[in-house]
Amino acid sequence: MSSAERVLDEILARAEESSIFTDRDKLTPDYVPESLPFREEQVAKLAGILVQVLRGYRANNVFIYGLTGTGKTAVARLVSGRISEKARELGRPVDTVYVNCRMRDTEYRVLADILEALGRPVPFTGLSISELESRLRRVLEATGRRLVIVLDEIDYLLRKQGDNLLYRLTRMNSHLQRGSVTVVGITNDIKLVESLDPRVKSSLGEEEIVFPPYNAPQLKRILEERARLAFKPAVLEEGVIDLCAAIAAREHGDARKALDLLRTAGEIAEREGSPKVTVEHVKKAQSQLERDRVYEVVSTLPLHAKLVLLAATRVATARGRATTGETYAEYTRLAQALGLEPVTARRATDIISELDMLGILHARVVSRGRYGKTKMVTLAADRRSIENALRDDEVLSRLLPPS
DNA sequence: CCTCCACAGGAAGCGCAGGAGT
DNA sequence: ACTCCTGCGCTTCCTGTGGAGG
Repeated sequence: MSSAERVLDEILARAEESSIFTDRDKLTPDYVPESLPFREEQVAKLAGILVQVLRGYRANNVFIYGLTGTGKTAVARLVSGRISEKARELGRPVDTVYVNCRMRDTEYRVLADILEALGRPVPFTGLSISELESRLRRVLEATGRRLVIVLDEIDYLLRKQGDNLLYRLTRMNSHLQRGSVTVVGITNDIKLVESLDPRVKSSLGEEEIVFPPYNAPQLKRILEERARLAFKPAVLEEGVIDLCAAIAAREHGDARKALDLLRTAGEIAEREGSPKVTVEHVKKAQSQLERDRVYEVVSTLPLHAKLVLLAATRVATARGRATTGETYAEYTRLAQALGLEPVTARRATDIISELDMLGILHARVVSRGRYGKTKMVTLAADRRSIENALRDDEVLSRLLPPS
């Protein structure tokens, strides 16, 4: 089934009465649960910092980091949500804004979102960045409001636009007579933050909160809690939650992954018309998620990366593994067959390393003595999933027989 | 112990596209 | 409209290297 069909399927499945779910959305990544098990410490710390705005002071900037699926977003949303509720209750001039920098990955869009949250919407284009910035300053100055800006997945913004906006936001306070700005930055890429301008780094890092990965028993508790909200009673077979937790624990304790597995397993069970979600459904869910991931990664690869991947796949299938030299030779043949000028071997080795980092190939450097040093390449993903994704490329489809 | 294979992977630079500043 | 700048994909040139075979 293509991913388009699957999406359609999913939507239509929700139209009819479900035999499995009571509320499937409780398992989606953007649901913010009311309680966050094993994150009491982080919630308390963040709340302790941000509560200053309710007392009429500027709160310190906060920098939050941890791997994917460790609850960073959920904690930030929960705390900032409660802060603004409390502010309304007490009639305090406080605003909180949540911006996901992956979706809003330019300075303009981030500032536009902030202004919109303050009730000062701006056109989606046409103004300069500095105009938006001075509008923001004027609003804060005029109303004396204390603003908390949560910038989630801030690494996307940094990669694309640099740290300019961050620098100006954190510095804005020194120009304000009234009101204030607090920035809560969330990231899972610590390396990127190391490369920040030291001034930004020190002002954003006034406070730091670390989110460690969950272990298997913790994931289990989290899943059990969510399952109670999402599934009809007793539809989960023995061992289903344990398996989801175990798989996700193996992948650096990623709670999102665990929830994805459980939700997808439920969806598969529903589609099959099964009255129960079984361990088998979880296994199917795992391979479906893996297929989707491979497709997503492979189909967005540039042409020559796809060709190198195809070459490596062919050699590895024929011989069990492939060296850089073998892969490059095969790649050159493929490129020429398509009338393309091949990239150099130097570039090809980089492409192989990139494919390794994407988790599509394994590339291990080995020395074979007399026979030189090379990278041994094997497939890190299912061969058919890879070929499937490659076949969808217009140029490459001629090289692959239809399935 | 030394050699020397078959690459790994660093450094520098080039052409290009796209965005910012003027 | 124009320059200037930057990042990206890539090439060219290069030095480095683990260990089987001599």
